[in-house]
Amino acid sequence: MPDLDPAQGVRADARRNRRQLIVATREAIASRGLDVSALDIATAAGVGVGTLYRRFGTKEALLDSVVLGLYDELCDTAQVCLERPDAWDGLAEFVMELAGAHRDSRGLAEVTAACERPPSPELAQRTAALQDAVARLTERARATGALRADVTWQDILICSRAALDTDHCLGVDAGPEGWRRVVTILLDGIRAPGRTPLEGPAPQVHEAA
Amino acid sequence: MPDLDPAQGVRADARRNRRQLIVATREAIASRGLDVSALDIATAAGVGVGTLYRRFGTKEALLDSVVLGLYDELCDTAQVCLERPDAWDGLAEFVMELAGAHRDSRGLAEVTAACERPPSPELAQRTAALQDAVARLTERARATGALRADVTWQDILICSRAALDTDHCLGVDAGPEGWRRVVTILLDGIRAPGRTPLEGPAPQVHEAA
DNA sequence: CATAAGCGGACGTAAGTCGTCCGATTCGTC
DNA sequence: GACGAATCGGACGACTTACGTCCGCTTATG
Repeated sequence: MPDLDPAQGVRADARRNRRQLIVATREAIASRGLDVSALDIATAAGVGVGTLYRRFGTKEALLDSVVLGLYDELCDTAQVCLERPDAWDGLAEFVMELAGAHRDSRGLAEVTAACERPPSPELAQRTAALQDAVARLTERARATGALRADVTWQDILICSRAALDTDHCLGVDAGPEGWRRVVTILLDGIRAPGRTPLEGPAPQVHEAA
Repeated sequence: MPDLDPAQGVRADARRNRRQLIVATREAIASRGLDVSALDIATAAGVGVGTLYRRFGTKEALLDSVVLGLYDELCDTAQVCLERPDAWDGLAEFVMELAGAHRDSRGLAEVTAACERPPSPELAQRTAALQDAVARLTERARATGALRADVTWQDILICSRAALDTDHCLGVDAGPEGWRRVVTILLDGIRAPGRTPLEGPAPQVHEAA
């Protein structure tokens, strides 16, 4: 299992190939999800499969690395939204961004939906950070009275997946930006005052197995 | 290509196997989508693959037959909702039912999302009937002032897919009935008065290629 | 220019799928 | 109850796709 640390004294072409593989993987899982073949990734990166395995040891390791990068970007977005002066605007922006990120990368959507297999410690840490950020965004908005009372921060997370598969339905075409209409409708639905009481248990944080 | 008409004088065991295959297919595509293997279907039905091909000629033909049945049920539901005395209640009930049908059968969700390949004439006819029913449900609700002005019947269809993939997000578990919360929030979002103007073009009916 | 690091992609292996075919079985009639 | 035709089950051949390894060739670097 060769170099797993990109900063070491590897040859320049090796470093370049590593970067190209990461870029290609990001694009591949965005459009086709986590089930891309190693050959597809390597071809898109302009290298052979051997190079992929030489640089990352495993296809899994490469995917994990890329997904972690996406999570880090989400954490950054959350911080930006927390600094917005208006609480509701911050929450609404984050929901739109998270929904967009889910749509932009099918692979990311597959990972955030995973519940069974234990994620890597790094992913678990980012997940906890994101949960915390969303909880804060939600409480801030609730404190200003902008959020309906029976919506929890867990609902917010769940709702940010609602625009994932809303491009077509029964011959209707939502258009490339149609998902934003869905998110806008959802945001109107979670604004105070809530009209239809939300029934059933609120979403729960998954217990570690 | 043997009997494609179930009513003819086929042997009793043949008729029974045909029914079992349809039931098994319905369950298989519900949980695993349209990519079930013929072997899986046949095994679940308690028959051999040969029987599947003998009864339906093609795996496609079997799937089409089952999907058509699901569409017919949706048409029935739409009629029931159109007969509800309260226009808003009828619309809300249909949205919840359609969202539930999508969730209950992954295969159905895959078909209603299809936009490229031309559906069979039978499916196209049901699709048109459903579009018409939703348009009527929507206009009825709008006439009573219950629906916000900028929501179209196309939006209604698109929104009925929003609860498809909302079971988990970043470690949060929506629970088995959690999708209903999402639909409820959406319904509140499309009720009059709309607050955030819906931007961008409304969803369009797909033109035949 | 010498040499070690790195590269590409053919390859062996293992799944999984489709639709066919034929010997064995069962239904339905006489 | 027995016979023939209809039906059945599942082994089978032919593909396709994917993973990760291995080795002869290439290229960066001192």
